[in-house]
Amino acid sequence: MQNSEAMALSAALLAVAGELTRRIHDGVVARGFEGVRPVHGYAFARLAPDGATVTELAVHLGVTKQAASQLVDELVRKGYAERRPHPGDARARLVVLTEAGWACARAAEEAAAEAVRAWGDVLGEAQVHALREGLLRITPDGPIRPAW
Amino acid sequence: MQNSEAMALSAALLAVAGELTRRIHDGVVARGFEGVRPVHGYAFARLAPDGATVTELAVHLGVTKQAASQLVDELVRKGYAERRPHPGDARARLVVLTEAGWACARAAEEAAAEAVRAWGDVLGEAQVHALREGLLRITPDGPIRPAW
DNA sequence: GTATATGGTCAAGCTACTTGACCATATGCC
DNA sequence: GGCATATGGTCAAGTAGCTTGACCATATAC
Repeated sequence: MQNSEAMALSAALLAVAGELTRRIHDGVVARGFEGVRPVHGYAFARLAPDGATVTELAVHLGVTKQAASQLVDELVRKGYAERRPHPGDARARLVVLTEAGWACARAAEEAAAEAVRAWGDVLGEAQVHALREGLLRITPDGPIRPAW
Repeated sequence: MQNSEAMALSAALLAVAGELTRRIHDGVVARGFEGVRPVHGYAFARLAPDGATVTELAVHLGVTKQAASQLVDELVRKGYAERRPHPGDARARLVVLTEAGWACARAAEEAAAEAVRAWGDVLGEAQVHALREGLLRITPDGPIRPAW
């Protein structure tokens, strides 16, 4: 594959990622959740199952724990999360989603599903499925970072 | 398709995009270009063919023209671009890449090709091709924006 | 029981953006 | 030609989200 083809693929991937982010954000706002930024979605993804500590969240997002702590401050202030004592470690605090936080996460899922549905209209269900399988196989481990 | 599947596809796409950005950036730095940020790559993409005005660049990046002007300042200071009088509009200035700018853009292409090659090792050439074709068909028009 | 490591926060600083004001030139209209 | 308005660009100041550095509380190793 030529460099120019690799660049075209890269550019397309990044453009689609940017557009997807915008659509999810717009969809979440349209469902009545204000003051949320795209990065909050990635925090929700880590907090959703059983909560997480600030340090775990920092690793997930690829930022300092101070930055993660500030982000949690913001989520708490806006009513999407709360800090609880950590069972088994008196130093730590377990950050969990509130009911509003869960509702916001569901709204993000719906918005993502809408965006993916639009791709289905262009590509067809089978190709979207193939896209998903292909991407899942090259998905890296490690922290989730902003695309630039 | 269920919401959770759409979310898995979205998360994979965004994770791959973040990783790709990181790899291109690392590859460019490894080739000796310092002080460049990922957003500069998107600026290069707009400036590369024939140059562009600050306002055109701002539209391309989805930022204010002041921000675009500051970014051009930075590129000029670092030797990657220069401002020339615009032929045919004395108000405007045409921003073009210098030889160093072109070299940096080529380095980014090589780094992108390396990253794509790694995908090929996992997926095979044919599936990478299919991925490219699929993504190109759902690539939006309009400004290129950070993924979050 | 003491030394060190880890979870978390407070405070200050930096960087890349924003908004607002302004100047120079271009364009539309009489 | 002359004036009103639109457009390209920059300067200046403010802001948001991150960083680094310092510090405290608790856990862990020996």
